[in-house]
Amino acid sequence: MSEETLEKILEAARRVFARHGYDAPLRLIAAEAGVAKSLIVWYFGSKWDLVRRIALESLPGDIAQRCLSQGLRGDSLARCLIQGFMEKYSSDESRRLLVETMALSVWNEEVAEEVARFCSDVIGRLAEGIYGSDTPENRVRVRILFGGLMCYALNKPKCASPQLYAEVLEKVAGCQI
Amino acid sequence: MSEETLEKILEAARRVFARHGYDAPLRLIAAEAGVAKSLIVWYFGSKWDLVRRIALESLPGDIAQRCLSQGLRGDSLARCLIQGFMEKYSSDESRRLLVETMALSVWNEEVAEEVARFCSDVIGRLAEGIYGSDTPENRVRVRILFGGLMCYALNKPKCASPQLYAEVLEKVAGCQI
Amino acid sequence: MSEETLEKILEAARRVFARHGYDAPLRLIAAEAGVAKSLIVWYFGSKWDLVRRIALESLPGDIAQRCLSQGLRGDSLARCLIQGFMEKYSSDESRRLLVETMALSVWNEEVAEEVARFCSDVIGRLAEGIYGSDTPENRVRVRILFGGLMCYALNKPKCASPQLYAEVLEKVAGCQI
Amino acid sequence: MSEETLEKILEAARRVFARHGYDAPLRLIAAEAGVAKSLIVWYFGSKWDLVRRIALESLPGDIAQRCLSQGLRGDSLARCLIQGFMEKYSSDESRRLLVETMALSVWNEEVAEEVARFCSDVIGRLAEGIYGSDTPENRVRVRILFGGLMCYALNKPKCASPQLYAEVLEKVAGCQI
DNA sequence: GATGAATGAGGCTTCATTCAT
DNA sequence: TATGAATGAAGCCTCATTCAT
Repeated sequence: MSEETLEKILEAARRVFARHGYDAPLRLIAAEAGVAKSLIVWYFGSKWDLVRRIALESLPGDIAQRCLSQGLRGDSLARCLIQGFMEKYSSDESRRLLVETMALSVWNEEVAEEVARFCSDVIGRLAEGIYGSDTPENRVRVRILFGGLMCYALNKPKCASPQLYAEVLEKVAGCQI
Repeated sequence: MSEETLEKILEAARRVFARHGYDAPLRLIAAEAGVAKSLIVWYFGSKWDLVRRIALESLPGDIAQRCLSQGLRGDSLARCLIQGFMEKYSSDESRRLLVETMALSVWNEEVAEEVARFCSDVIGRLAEGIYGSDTPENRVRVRILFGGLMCYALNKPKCASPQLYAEVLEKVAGCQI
Repeated sequence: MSEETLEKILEAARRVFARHGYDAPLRLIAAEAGVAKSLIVWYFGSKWDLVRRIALESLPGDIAQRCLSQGLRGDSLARCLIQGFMEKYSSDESRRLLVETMALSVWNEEVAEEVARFCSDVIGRLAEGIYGSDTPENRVRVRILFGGLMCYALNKPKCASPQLYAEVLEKVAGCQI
Repeated sequence: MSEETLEKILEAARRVFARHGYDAPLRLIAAEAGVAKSLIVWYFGSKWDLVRRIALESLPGDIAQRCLSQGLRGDSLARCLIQGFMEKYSSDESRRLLVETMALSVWNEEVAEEVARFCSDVIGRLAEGIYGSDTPENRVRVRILFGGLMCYALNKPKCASPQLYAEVLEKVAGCQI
């Protein structure tokens, strides 16, 4: 299998899924990639395998992992998350794929598990990393931080620049309550 | 048309859509409601009309409207929003429908417009209502507040009670930055 | 059953069938007549019974019968037929219904028999009445006469007035060959 | 696409449409052709595209065109038309398709236009070709000629051989009036 | 006599997938 | 590796018909 062709299909799929949702027919992806429909099945096994691959990579898990693995703590950790989010979800495409993936997790167990893993395991470690201890209260604070980020990802604001958004988020994240 | 039958179909549709996404076939809804597939079309015109109706009512627009129309301001307004959100999205069903609807807005213009209306118009009025003026910074603060709420709606936390979640959110909302 | 309602439905059906063909849904006829769909079934038994009734009356059998029963012969008989045709098929509605009925006879045995009866029995008597004897040659001449009439019925000419059309037809019918 | 399969479907469609009318379900055509229903859509785009193709080719336009393009005039032109008609509509199948197409033209604009084009443009040229000038009277004579042919096409006579029918038609066509 | 809610059969079409080339 | 013809399952919707009122 040609690595080049595989990437060509993946990029076409991301564009098409971001435009039409994961229910977009393979026909559209094949046209966008300039290959035969059946080649997609040949490369990925089934449509679902293609969807899963793109869905999982659209989630923010990798950002949290990266920031945590750098050993950052407190404000630096929060800042790393915020920056990472803003970067990953700077394009319309990535934002739309994230929303689609959230919806996928509603009825697809595999994606749901990945989301749940993030929401329980990772958030606990972030609570400890950012606020010093993994208490329910601090978990909520992390979730609120993520909420602000998610809201940004779901619908990029037009009223504020990413810089301003990040600044305010950092202040809120660091706010003594 | 019987109001009772209409409501029976609507409830079945909410349950089925929350379980399988808006792509669930009418067949499932008909079975859940105990009516013939064609009756759903007879009542709603088309599947899309049914989806739209349920999608629009799943959005949080009504909560913001209600709190704003009560003339609340500052912390009271924030509290009203937070309580309203938590109540509306207390069930798995309503949370899942919200996610599905967000995904719908990715490629469906009509739903997208409703979401956009909320994100621009309503958020501006909330910024003024809660923080006193409609500045970019305050809009971001409202979005963060909503982010926290949305994150709650998207994935109800298991680590914290709704009460705790609401408390922390209120503190963050009122946090001086 | 009210005679008035029955006629109201029949007229609505003629209009709708002439516009949309016999496949027009009962819904359209009900709307045109201003009654409930189910009332049509109540009056006629089934859609097919309504179609049959309108289809049979749209055929030219009655004209030939009438002219023959008057005891006319030769040119007078031909003239009677021609006048009768032109009158019966003077409206767009009646012309269109005739075409539809011809098509119906393709696959519907009952209508096909009616058409066949006309084409064998009646034409023989006309050959004798108009040209003096029922020979194959004279049958063809009658058929040609009918062909000219049918062609008029199928597609009313814009280039010639009914008067001119009738005149020429009479001349051709009376032409010595 | 395989030319062979395409023709296989076309022939099956002609047979089925001639038996059941253009409303015959694709299911029947697929069975007759020995292919899957969806293959028909794959080859023709939609059922309507298939119907249109068969409907247009069932009309007698090509015969008139051919005779006119040979530069024939007078009796030779009439004879060419008569022969062409009798040949094209020698089979039950082609005759039935013609009737169906006439009915189609009642409510379908596209087919109606094709019929109208034939009835105005072509008939004028035939009037001139056969009778020397394009006057209303001569147009009616052509229409009568066509009427005789159409009547033959709509319902092949059992009382007379094609030879006799053609002979009489030629005489009538050439008859001085 | 008349209505309208309700049904179930069936039509067209779309789509993921397979298979021979 | 890559194609494209071909399939069959399934979806939405329309329609004639029935039945309780």
